[in-house]
Amino acid sequence: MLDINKIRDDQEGIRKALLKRLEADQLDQILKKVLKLDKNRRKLISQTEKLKAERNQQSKTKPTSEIIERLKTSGEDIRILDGKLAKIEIKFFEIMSELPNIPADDVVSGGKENNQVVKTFGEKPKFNFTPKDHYGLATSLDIIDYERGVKMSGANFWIYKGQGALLEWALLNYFIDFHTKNGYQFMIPPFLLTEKSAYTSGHLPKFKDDLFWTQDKTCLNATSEMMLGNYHRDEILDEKLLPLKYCAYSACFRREAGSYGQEERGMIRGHQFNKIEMFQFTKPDDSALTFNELVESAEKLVEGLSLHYRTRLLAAGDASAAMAKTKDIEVWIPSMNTYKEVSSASNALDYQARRGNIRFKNTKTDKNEFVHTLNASGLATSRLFPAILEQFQQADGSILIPQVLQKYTGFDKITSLK
RNA sequence: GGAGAGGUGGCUGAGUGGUUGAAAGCGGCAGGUUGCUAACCUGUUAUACGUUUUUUAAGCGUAUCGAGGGUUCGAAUCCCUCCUUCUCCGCCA
Repeated sequence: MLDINKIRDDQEGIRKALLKRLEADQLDQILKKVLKLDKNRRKLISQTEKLKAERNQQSKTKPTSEIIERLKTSGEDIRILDGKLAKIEIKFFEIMSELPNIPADDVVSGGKENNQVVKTFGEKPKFNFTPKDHYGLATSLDIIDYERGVKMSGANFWIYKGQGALLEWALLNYFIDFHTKNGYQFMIPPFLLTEKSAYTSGHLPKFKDDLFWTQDKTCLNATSEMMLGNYHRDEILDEKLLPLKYCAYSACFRREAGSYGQEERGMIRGHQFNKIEMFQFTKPDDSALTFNELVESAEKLVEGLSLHYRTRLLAAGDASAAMAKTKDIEVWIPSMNTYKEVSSASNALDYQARRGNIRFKNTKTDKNEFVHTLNASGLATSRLFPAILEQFQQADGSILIPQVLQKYTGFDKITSLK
């Protein structure tokens, strides 16, 4: 949610910035509607409040029967105006929600095609044998059981097994240790959340069909960003405690309703995967630096695994609407001849905080201000696991385990039992 | 799942239809007294929105007593629904 006061005061500036992500026609239409509704809204508020003020004045003592008669009719007017206002407010917030966040200055306009690679680490591995894809590797090493996963739970579920399960767990432990050392508080949130929370986090209404729903009208967590964004909802945070740094483990569930095919088989896109999420609540002045810190953390984690990756700064149109700036960290998957996202780091500025009503008391101005929220995966395992298998596979079909994981796995190599 | 009792400001806790945004106490902040601390005294102490002006602030207004509806000229107070906490019973792969 953007600040309506800003839109009112600096219409041209806002319009110019939003042109990076919206077509001029569409944008102007929304802005026009917003301003018109805002004007109506304020007019109605003035009208009803005037009537209410009169009523309150009279009600301070017992009114005469004559005045009561008059108040009866004005009470009816108030009811009608309140009804009108409620309708306009709903519409107003609906249309306000259509406006995306204002992109950061260094974010370019346009869609995917304008994403820029800002960093590359390592190199594509060269093999002096014919490399296998992770599906083949995992199956022959018997560390992921795809078939029985499907038997038990349906398509696009799998089972981590034996050394595979240990490797998966080791990755998560490696991440958690790293973040804990960097001052993040570790959390394990519930995996179900209410409809309201999904709205606050901005995943509803947009992702309604991509979420799994229960008969109790709760949905399965799709990313713990949903949880962490709601953690301080409707709170006024102590300025001294900022920045608040959290990291959370969650299994993430996504329906991935739009189908895919052979090219994404294996564990690139499943209904369930594991992720550690970083989340920070900061003072407005600090969010830009914090954003860099988040990106760096995610990068260091991948570097620690010695995996080849690249970082891309997303163009305005490719980032989520709530985010002013987003960088994706993408790991190299040899069999797919492409890079796949393992982390997406974003700065929402006050856009999410406004929706969730998360503020802090600025002791300098003695006013409540919205905090800035930032999040980054740190990291999702579902692409790292395949990357490890594929990038570190040996001619004999075995996999070398990155050094940093060995203290967690207890082994340095996965070889076939057969 | 059943029965019962609750949910009031940062906290404790009054308040059962009419100057109650809400007593009192605690805490916080500012000042005073004080050799220091403690104690004491005085003042102050929510948020959002709307609006006015001599517009980085002040004034005025509206709303907010778990949430949403209803009754009423008027609701923290009466009624309904929901959420939630506690106690007891039942269920528990």
